Amino acid sequence: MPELPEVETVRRGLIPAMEGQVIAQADVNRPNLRWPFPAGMAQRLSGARVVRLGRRSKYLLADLSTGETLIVHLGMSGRMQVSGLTIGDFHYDHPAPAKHDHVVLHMEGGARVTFNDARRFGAMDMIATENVASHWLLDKLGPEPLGNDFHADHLITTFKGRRTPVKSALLDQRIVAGLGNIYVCEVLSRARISPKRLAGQLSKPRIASLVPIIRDVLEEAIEAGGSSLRDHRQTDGELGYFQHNFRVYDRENHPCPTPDCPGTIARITQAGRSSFYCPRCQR
DNA sequence: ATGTGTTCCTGTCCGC
DNA sequence: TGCGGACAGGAACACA
Repeated sequence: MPELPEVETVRRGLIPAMEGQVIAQADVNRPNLRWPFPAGMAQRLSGARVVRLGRRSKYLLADLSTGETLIVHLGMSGRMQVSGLTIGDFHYDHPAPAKHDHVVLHMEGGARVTFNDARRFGAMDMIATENVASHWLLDKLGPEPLGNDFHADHLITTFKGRRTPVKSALLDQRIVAGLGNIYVCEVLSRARISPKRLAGQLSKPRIASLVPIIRDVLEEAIEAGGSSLRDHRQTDGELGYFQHNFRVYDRENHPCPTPDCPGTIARITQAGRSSFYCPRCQR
């Protein structure tokens, strides 16, 4: 799915259509995604103004004038498309209804936000805004990697004694919230750390080095509009372009990009996920 | 408590 | 062209 940079890209794209705007009507075309939608979701959304559109990790959070917050997760294949809006001198026409358009928000003023999710690993729920942080999907999340609570001491502490590979540790949303398979591979490549290295085995300086690398990779990816491999699109349907900057992800058998490294990118499977890395310079 | 494997679902791509 | 299998950006859950 979209990892943090893709979700942040989507959030920014949704702001012109949603923030400060009223949802005139919500069409909910099926009873569930990964989990059932909350009872009466369509009615609870209809007539509500979106006061603020935020993000926590990979979750979009739409605070409503009703005192509730809509929580949205895009799963692996979820997309949000904005239409019926003029930005600059370009007008985004409404697309034809498509397969897997599960939820459509009709905004006052004619804009439309369409949630499409072929694989249906996505989710939506609603909860009182004051209780969002204690929602069961959010309450175990670790610090935001771009926030002040994410720092070397935090990683050093959480890695201590861990017998899990550093790849798995960085994918663990309780340790740091928002990284996924792509960006963990990219981070470890820049840090020259093998994904197989056990988290508890890394020296403190090496763990500390991960913090600015994580921030840099995520910020660069946000700047590029995220990565578009298969499913991710920005809200205007455009592709992100950070995939052109991948050092290792999806680049098996390509030469290692590290200067003067003669290595070749390898792919291994860890915890059921592909890891891409250079066995020569990542140790 | 902490670790790994399975599962949910559809679409795409690759080899035969 | 068709068909089967592998694989896909996530993460809860069951189990060792």
